[in-house]
Amino acid sequence: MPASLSVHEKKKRKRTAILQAAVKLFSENGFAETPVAAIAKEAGVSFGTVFTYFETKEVLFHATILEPLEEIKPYFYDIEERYSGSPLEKVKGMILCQVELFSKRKEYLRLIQQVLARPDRYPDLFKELDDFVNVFIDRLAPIIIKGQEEGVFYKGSPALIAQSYLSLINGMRLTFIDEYTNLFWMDMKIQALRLFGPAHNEWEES
Amino acid sequence: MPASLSVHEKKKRKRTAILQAAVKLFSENGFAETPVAAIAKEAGVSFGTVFTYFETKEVLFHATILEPLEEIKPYFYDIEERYSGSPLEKVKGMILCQVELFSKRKEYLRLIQQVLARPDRYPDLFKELDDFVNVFIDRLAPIIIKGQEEGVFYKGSPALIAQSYLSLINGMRLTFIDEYTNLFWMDMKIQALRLFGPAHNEWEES
Amino acid sequence: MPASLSVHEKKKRKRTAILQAAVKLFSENGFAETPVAAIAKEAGVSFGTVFTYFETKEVLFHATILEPLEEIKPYFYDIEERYSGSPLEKVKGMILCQVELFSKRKEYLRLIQQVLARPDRYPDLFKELDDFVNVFIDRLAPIIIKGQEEGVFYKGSPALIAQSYLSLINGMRLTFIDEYTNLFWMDMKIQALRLFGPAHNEWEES
Amino acid sequence: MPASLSVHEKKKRKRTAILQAAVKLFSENGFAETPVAAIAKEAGVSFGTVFTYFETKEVLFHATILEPLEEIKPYFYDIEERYSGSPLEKVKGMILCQVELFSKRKEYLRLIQQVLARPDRYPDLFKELDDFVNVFIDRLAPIIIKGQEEGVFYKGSPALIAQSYLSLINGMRLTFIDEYTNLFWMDMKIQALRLFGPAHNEWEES
DNA sequence: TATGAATGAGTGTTCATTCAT
DNA sequence: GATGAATGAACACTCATTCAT
Repeated sequence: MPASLSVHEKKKRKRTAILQAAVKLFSENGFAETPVAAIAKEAGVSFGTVFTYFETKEVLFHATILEPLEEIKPYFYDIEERYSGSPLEKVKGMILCQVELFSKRKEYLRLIQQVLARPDRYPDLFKELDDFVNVFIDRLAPIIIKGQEEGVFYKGSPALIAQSYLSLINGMRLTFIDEYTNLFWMDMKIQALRLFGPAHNEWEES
Repeated sequence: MPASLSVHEKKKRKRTAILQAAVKLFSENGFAETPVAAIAKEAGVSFGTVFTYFETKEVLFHATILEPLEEIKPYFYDIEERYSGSPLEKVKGMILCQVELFSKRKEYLRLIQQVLARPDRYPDLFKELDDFVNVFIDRLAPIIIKGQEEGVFYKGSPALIAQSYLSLINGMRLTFIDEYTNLFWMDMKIQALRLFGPAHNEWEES
Repeated sequence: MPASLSVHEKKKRKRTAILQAAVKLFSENGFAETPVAAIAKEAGVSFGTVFTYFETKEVLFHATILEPLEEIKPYFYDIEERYSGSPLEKVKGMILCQVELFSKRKEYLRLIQQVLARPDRYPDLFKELDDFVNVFIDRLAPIIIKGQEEGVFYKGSPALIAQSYLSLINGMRLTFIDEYTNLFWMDMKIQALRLFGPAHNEWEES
Repeated sequence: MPASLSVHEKKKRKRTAILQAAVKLFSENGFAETPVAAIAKEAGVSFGTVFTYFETKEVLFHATILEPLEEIKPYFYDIEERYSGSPLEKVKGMILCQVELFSKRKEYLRLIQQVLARPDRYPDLFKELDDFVNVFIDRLAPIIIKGQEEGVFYKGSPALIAQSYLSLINGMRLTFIDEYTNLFWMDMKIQALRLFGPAHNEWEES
């Protein structure tokens, strides 16, 4: 079994190597300024091999956006299931998890920003991301509403609160240098939470 | 004077036309995907003329970042002078003004994002923007501190609060579609203010 | 016999399938614009299998020219044996047969034209075809001469008459669209015959 | 005047040089097997300059077909005007002129054959050539009919006679090696004339 | 023998920059 | 100063051939 599987495994591994190299280089240099040859080199495969796995450079870019998006979706879609407790606790848990996520996946966030910055250039990808945002907002809204009813969250459109939260996360990765400490990220989580409701500097105790 | 000046004026006007065209196209299509020929066409000048005013494409890009930055600096540097009243009122005034500013200059914000996204590609420009941020934080900090002493702002590092505010502004232009209404921007201002201190939904009354 | 032969048969059949696919695609798209992968697909075999039967693409092209040529040779070489009667009747029979042949094998004629159009590119193949033409002329010449002596053919170099006849056949497949009717081909046969001698519009009665 | 004109003249000359180089190389090596770099070299210009004058390789190919076609049209369209005398004399004059033409422009005929051999690949060009043929046939038909009435031409569809004539011309350049003598071409003219009507070996005397 | 992934040379096209007019 | 033709480096993509399985 291991021998027979290894053929298929090797292929998968090569594809993954290319994809990871692409994520790295596209995020560092942008789509237009990343030659396919550089990706091949980074991935340790020959130039032509890239096109064995991805029809065009554009298709490869799509894959670098969409495949990680699937991994990330659960953290944004399954809010009720993943995060427990009161609305406040749920949102706290969510922010904890998501900021953590993006503090680690800076590369991926840079990729997303390239798409968000040019909707007309990447209409399909933009739509995917837009849909993602809208589903997230729909899922988060009931929790915000419950929190508003409990008086722990600000009044106002839940969609707006959710969007400002996403903006903050997106902007964070743009504005901040990589080497920020855990302490810094903790503080940013507090700031994120403050978009939902007041105070919350008691987080440290949690 | 009018005759001799008009020659100089004409030159200036041509340079300005090129610069504005560059801002528009660089922000829409990115630096790498904007041919100089397209800028010339958009500006209504001949291809070669672009190089009369800007030595290289790179120099032109620098100008599109740095020249508007100078226009914008007063709104971020002269906080004490421009915005009056209590610390809360000052920050309110500042947010009002700055969100207004960027809601209109989406193009310029997109340019900035290109630089922020690739510090290694544009080290000089990045340094300029980083300096800009740091000066802004230094100027804003005393006001935040005073507000904290008055109990209207959250406790915590003023730098952090300032940075989260900039992140939100930056992220807004990434996440939001252009057609948002004034109402939307008003709401975002409230959210921005909530990064400084609680509540503040009394803004509508101001 | 059936079992052991069937292995050999299968091989043969695969080789034939590849060859036919190659004739079709080379004639439609030209040698340079026909990828080996397309031939494999058309033939219903895997990509690598093509190279099992034909060392290189060039070798395959040679086979598509030379193997059908062998089939065709009898119709051009064995004039005395195949076509009977007076010189005029022999030539009539020959034209009937050959025009028929090429009206059906347009694909093959297109292949030949590719070689004829580029003697330097395909020197070996060109030589084969040139030899073919020369043998045909040598075989046809005595019949033309006899016809000239009988006064039914034009005077003049038999080689020239033969060559003009081949030119007409070749040109026909270039100039004419595929869907021509039988009536059309009949008329072309008359025109071909007129290169040999006058009148002959009595063909319809034969 | 010469100085100011020379700018425009130089451009024209460069364009012509590229076009002629393209005619030469496309006809020798075929469209697909002629790199643009080779054309540039042959024309004595740099690689990029080719694209200054012709947007794409395909456009250049179109020009190599269509521009000489315009030069050739008069010889095929203005039959009544160019060739005088009886129908027989007109056709004789026409053949003389046209065979002469193509005996010299073998390169161009090879280009045309590439288009005729692949109607689906070059639909626009094919249509142009098809239109050309049809106009020629329409113009020639009345003369053939008059000749038929005079009893010097064969009876039968004028279109068919015209087409067989074009086929012969086209096939000639395919089948014949370049070095043929004037004598040879003279003989071919006689053969061409025999597609119209009988005998005519009195041509030598004309 | 059959397969199809791996390779890298080859090519059309773009475009920043130069420079003669 | 203004123009736009000339240049050639850079790059995406194709595809014949090889070869491990």
